[in-house]
Amino acid sequence: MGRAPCCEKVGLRRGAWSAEEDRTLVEYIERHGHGNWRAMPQKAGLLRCGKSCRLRWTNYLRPDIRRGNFTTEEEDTIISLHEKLGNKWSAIAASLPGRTDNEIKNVWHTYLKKRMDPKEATQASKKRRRKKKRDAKNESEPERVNPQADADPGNPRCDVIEVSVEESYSGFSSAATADSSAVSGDVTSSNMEAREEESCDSKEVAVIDESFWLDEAFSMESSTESMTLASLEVPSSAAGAAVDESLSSLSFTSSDDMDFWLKVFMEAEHLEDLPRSNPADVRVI
DNA sequence: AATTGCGGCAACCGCCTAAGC
DNA sequence: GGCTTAGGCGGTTGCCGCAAT
Repeated sequence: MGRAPCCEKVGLRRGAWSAEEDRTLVEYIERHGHGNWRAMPQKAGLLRCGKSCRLRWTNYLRPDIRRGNFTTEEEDTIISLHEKLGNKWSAIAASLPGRTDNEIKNVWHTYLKKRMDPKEATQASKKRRRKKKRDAKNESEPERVNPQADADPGNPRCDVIEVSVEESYSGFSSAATADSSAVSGDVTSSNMEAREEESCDSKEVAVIDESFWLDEAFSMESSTESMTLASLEVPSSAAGAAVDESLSSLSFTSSDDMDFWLKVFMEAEHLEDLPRSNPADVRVI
């Protein structure tokens, strides 16, 4: 059983804030302070969740917020702090007076990440668009499933390594950085669960026809680019951060990376005796 | 001119943690 | 020490405007 919602949501407004609501919120806080956020909206006469009010205030209405474009210095600060701290947006925001964690997060995802790694950012964007498109059509995830695993539900290949491309970068490639574990290599249990749902728990029936293999997503371009990662030799020290002790507890996910991993599996087909207990021994070259 | 794709930003969701009881 | 709750955080999504076709 989950936690009770932070507030009674029935009858509360959601979505964009109106100018009137903003005014009400600002006036109330200027007069009384926010005090208890949960109780505040009622006192202020706002049909909003306390959490929503807090977010609106801290991210938008607070008087000390700097708006407008980030300066080059600010961007550099974000980049260097992100290298050290990872996705600790609030910590990064603490070093940038007037900037909010949400804003920094957005700037990172929209500008800076691209600057750091244009390919990865583009893929993430494409991935998002495709999902959006699917949602619009009310379609299911494109069926890029390992045909072997599909043929045999008990096939251990469904229990393989869960390392998205992004995690591969942070967990493996960036292992050399001082604090690699802090750099998004910390795959939380909730993340793992969510991704497991996406992948192996998915009850979708895969139907792969010839057109799939001709799909541009499986073209050499994407696969060679990805194979850079596939070629990683995973050192035991680095593997620890991103890869669990047991391969069997892990799974590849992210549908858009599926083509890549599928390719890897195909390439690694001969590795029937893939070591299950020591990921450090895994070499897919 | 209409449609489609994309980028940017605000807001929401769910989880975690610390404080209070 | 255990439970409950508010606040905080990071990830994700939805909406809107602009650009490309």
